[in-house]
Amino acid sequence: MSTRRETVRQALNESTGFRSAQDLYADLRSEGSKIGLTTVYRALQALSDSGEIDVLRTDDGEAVYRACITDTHHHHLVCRTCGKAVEVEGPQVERWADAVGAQHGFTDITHTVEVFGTCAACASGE
Amino acid sequence: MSTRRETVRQALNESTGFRSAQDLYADLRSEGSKIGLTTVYRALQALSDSGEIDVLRTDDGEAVYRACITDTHHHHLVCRTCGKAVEVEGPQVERWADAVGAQHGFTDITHTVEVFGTCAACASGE
DNA sequence: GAGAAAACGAAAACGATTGTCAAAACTGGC
DNA sequence: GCCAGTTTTGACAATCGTTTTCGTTTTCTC
Repeated sequence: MSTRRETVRQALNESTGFRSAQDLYADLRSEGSKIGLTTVYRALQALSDSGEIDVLRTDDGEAVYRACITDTHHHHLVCRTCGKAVEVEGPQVERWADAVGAQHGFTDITHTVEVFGTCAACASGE
Repeated sequence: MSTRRETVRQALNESTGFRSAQDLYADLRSEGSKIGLTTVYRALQALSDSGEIDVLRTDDGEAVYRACITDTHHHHLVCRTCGKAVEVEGPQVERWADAVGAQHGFTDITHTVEVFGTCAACASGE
């Protein structure tokens, strides 16, 4: 639909890692785009609402986004230095989360699971 | 050491759930304390630095804190309605996270795992 | 007690995000 | 092609949690 949303989606696709809104905005501007920061936020919001992109929070509370390849439920292994992310699955973790919830009488269980580390490239570069 | 830090620690102890800094501040003020917001933040920072309390981020990026009973590494099952939290362990999840990290050449693996649900009390109350 | 160091708190500063609003781009009907 | 109405956009201001700054007060330490 909107051209701008496509622009943002594409900018996200060009990265393997999680990117912040401000970050994407800076990139697009430096590429010569006249896009506004508000629009970047709106596009990211729309994309994440429709489930097309994944969102998570960094330790300092900033929201970061990623266009994931896998459609199904998955988690991420994220490099804490360069932000590069790998999509991973963990059926056993899903089962564990559900079991733990049920065991304590909780219903409607969801979970957040992210693994952080230093990727091989960043480890050797230091 | 500091009286104020003790005050904050105690306020946290009185709750079973995760609380935000603003929230704790409001509580303390309404109890008649003359504590400042800055001090609440400083106390929470200090307590979390020393590992005495656990921190996590809500979906909207707010930091919430909890005084946990368990000293060892653990995770939380949190009610998304009332915020009540139960401390849970998942050795299999720890192993999974480490394995996944190693498998992709990542080092220095850490992970965040939180389970959300609706607790029995909140489910029946609706 | 005196003087130095640590803790406090009010107010200002900050940074990410959201709201406002007028201008610009797109619509379908003529 | 052109108009009225809707949608999208972007500059700017506002918000909100959090951090800094900077006097002031309290707490050691001798």
